Amino acid sequence: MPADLHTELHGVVAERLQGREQRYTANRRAVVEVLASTDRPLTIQQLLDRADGLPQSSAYRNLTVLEDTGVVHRVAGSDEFARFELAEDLTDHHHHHLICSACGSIEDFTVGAELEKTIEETLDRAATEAGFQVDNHRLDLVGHCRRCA
Amino acid sequence: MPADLHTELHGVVAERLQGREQRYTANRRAVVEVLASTDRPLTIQQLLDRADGLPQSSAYRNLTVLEDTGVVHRVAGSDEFARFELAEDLTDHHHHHLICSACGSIEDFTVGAELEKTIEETLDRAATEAGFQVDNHRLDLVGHCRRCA
DNA sequence: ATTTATGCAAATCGTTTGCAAACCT
DNA sequence: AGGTTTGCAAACGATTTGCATAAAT
Repeated sequence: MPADLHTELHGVVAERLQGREQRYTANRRAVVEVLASTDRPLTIQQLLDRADGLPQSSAYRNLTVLEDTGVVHRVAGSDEFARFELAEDLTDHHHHHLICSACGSIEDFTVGAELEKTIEETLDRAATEAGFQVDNHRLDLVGHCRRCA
Repeated sequence: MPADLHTELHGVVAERLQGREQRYTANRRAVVEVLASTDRPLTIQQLLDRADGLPQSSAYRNLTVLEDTGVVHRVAGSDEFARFELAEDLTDHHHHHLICSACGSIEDFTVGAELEKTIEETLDRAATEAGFQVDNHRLDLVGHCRRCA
């Protein structure tokens, strides 16, 4: 990630936290830092491995705050581990996931803008008719990654 | 569910289990029965409430077997509870889910066949290029149900 | 008869929480 | 100072498992 985008990211996160009376502490910065440096959602363990010295409980607590603030997004995979990524509006990178049901890994993945638009509009219309208010969609592909195929 | 489809369902499940050296016991039948009688994925607790006398550990163990055998499908929601539904090829009912992030409820939901086909083909093509073998897709809408809106 | 499923209770493990010390404003 | 976050360790709760008994083949 380029230095300027990087700085910008922290600025936006700080604002978003302050708007909810939350502080942008060193630990929280570390979590955001790690999540910004990868191309896929991370488990708590992966996050701890990459954020040296971060205690487990702080990871959990800060991820909760960051999720409530809309900075981080929780991704449900096929295994028992929760995974986290930066919210899409912070990365400007709308994407989906390739979930390997063999090893549990999750990879990012995008589809063309036209299909994306069609999907979004159609789903939204159908859901609204069902009395459901859509906040976002979750379009994931479950299967086998290159290594597990 | 009509009586004949019902009988047919048990026949198919029995075959599928036997093909994997598994028995179609009373408990397993009860689990399938309950899942067939509802229009949405159920949590373990909901399943236990509807299958009188079924011990919790048997529910877990049998759901594992039924999932491994492809009879039952696990659905990840927005809360901490695993939910289960019959596999789509047993019900002939390809559908998606409306997940309420407020109360955690999950409702079934379908979209038109044309969009479904477009989505499937496009995703499959894109994923294959990424070296990923797609088994199925997961297209869920996250938002607020009528009661929680 | 032999293998597999059951049911209870105990263990497991990811996640949450109480509390006193460290930190930010 | 006054409130928040931290870090450790203990608690929690959904899920799993050991083991003796019952059921299925």
